[in-house]
Amino acid sequence: MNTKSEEDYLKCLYHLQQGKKSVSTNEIANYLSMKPSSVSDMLKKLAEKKYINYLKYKGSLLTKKGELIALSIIRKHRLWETFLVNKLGFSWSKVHNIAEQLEHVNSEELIDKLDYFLEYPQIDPHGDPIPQKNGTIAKLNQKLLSELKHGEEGVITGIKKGTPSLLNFLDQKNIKLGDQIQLISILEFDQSAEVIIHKKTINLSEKICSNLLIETLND
Amino acid sequence: MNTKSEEDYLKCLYHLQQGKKSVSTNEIANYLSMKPSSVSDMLKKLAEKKYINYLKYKGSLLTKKGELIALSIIRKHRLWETFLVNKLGFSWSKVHNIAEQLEHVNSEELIDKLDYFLEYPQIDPHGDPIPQKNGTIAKLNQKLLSELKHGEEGVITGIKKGTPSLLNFLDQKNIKLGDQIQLISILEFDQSAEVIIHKKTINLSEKICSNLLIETLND
DNA sequence: TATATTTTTTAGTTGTGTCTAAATAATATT
DNA sequence: AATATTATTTAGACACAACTAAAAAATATA
Repeated sequence: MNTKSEEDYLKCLYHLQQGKKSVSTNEIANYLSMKPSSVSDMLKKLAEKKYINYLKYKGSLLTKKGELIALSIIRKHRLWETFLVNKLGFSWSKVHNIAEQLEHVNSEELIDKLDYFLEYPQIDPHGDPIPQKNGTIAKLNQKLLSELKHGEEGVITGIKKGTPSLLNFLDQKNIKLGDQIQLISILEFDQSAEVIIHKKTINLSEKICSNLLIETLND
Repeated sequence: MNTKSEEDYLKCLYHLQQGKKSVSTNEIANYLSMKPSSVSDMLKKLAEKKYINYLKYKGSLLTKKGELIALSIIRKHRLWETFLVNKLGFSWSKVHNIAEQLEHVNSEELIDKLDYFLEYPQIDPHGDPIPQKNGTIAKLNQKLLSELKHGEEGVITGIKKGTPSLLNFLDQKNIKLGDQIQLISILEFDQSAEVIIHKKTINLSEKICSNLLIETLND
């Protein structure tokens, strides 16, 4: 087993290394609000455990072994966030700190059962993909609701141009960031869309559809 | 905020001090699987924080302040156990270790929302009372099912005389330790009981009722 | 290229919570 | 009551994960 601290470093590495060939000590220190000297110490330890490839003065990258651990922690984090929002009624924006604690609870059976209880969610309330048990993780696309294919679903993660009247409308319909939404069809006539949200079918005008940003899973 | 270790000591003290006028250092060490010297160190710290009254060589007792913290941890522990059994489908006997970890997650809002989600349970799956938010805790009575008043409910916590045929019967009806049960009425005719268990009403013979131990809350 | 600046590492310190070994207090036994 | 035994505390060490300050390497600038 790994300490909470080690897990925090591995998760941080995972986030920082995306699309890069190495992560600098300072970046990590900055991300974790720690001093670079503390980070150096830990990098040495993680390298000894073969969780990272670390070259002095040159930066670090996760090994496959380290990446799998990082993904398992991210999986736990995102499943707990889903639980907090979907089952306990937390708002999207308040769950991060609590999930930071819950992600370190160590029980494979717990996570399996939680996953089942949540009906194997694919995307968390922030629109981020939930890694699978085997370590695979979907890539994300952010699209406009109007660009979705018929039947495609995703999570509302942003608003392109947030005019007060649009925000008002969304508020009135109780549509929030983090809500799951599925496009059923687009009417030829006026480009308005039929969507399923909150388990109900409703119609959204073209103007609304071209202002809602949706995170979808890759095909 | 208190450390996990401090919380473990306070909880341990709470359990050990019931009905006693003082708890010895060795008892604590034994309960927590630690060396008495380590316990001595911690007792000094807890006394400084005014969580316990501690007299060298004489033993310790929680102060009101310490007791309230202990109760809040026990509350979290038992709410999480209830969640694990009632919502995630864990068996009664496997939840302790996981709840030991979850009880240290620090968020008042989380516990309030969990309590609501579980519909404010009074008794956990082991039949122990769940402390309320304000620190009050019900006393327990263990009675035979046949001794309950009409309408009284509790948790099945034991079997008086576990003959194979009784165990078989319970198994077949899927009645387990930790299950909630409510007595509706007892038939004059044969002293058999009508009870609600698993949200269904069933009949149990007098012989069964006088062999099932039920934890109830105090009136 | 030589020097200055920035980044990173090393060396040594600190606080937390454990440990072992030794000393002291309380209790039990002769 | 004196001594032996047991319980408890103190003193000193260690692992962990952070820190500060100083040294060393890498990079940028004149």
